[in-house]
Amino acid sequence: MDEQPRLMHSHGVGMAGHPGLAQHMQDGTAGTDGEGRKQDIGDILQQIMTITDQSLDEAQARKHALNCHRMKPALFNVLCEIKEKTVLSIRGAQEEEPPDPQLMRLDNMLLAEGVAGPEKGGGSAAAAAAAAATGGIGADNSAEHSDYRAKLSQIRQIYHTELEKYEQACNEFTTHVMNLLREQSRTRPISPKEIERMVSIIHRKFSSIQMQLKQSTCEAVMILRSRFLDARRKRRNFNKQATEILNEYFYSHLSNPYPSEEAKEELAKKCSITVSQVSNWFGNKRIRYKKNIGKFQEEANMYAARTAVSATSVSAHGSQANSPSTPNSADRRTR
DNA sequence: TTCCATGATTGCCC
DNA sequence: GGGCAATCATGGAA
Repeated sequence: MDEQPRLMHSHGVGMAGHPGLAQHMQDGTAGTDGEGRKQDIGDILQQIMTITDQSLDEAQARKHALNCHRMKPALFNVLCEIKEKTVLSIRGAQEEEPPDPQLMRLDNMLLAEGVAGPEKGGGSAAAAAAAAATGGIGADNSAEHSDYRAKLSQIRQIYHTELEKYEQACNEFTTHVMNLLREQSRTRPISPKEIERMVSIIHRKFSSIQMQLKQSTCEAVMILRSRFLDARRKRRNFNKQATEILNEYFYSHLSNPYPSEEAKEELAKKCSITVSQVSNWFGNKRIRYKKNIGKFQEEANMYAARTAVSATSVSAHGSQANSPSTPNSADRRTR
């Protein structure tokens, strides 16, 4: 046994101190059998070192012979062990990475926008939020909304197609590499653990490509969203009918032009606008009326007359052309 | 192009 | 949180 280190070093492969092979060599071996196995290892190493000097056919034959050699599994284990303790241990330290926060952000955003995950009923949270915030204006709004949804759905479709492609390519490549490494592990010291590690390296590479896809998808959604919001931000006058309905309510409740939530909802429905738009309209109207009652007097009279005609109780809407009371008035307290 | 009307936003108050 | 007041920004008529 004291010859072993010298023997190993003489072939340029330092194996001293590796219990695997030593153990294998010692198992049930003593005396001449141990010597014989040392010789075997020496032979194998010699053959491996000279294999590149031979012709292809000779090398193939030699490879086959080496594969069948009785000491091959032991040598394989030791070489794997050496590899494990050197190069792979360095790599191993780099593998334990926390989940990428950037990737998490992208995932969350794609999920929130309805691009990733289950498809939300034909639209996205963004579209709904944008519509709620800026208000709908009848058919125009629906048209723009559906346009937004269509574009978002297009982005979603492209994203999923690309993602599928990447996953397929990743799986194909992984299988290919695994087969290659398994094949090579017959002649090279490649342990299952190393194959596993290689698979995770491949997956990391592919996930970085996926991240680029996610990033560009997010950018596309942001551009679409900003365009949509910009379009919605453009002020549009309410249609004539909506203005009439709002004015009618305002002048017929001039003593207390503060519609309740229910009334606002009703008006919003009638005018095909949002409740917040109704609130804005009444806020603006109250102020502008108060600032210039004279200017609005004619309008007030017109609506008062109209209401008087249509209403069954004319007296209820008699002389109401007063300045709007403040929200602190008694009427408001009842709301 | 200008000017007014008007819907939306913002900051403050209660 | 709702309302007021000031202001912004845009539509549309002249």
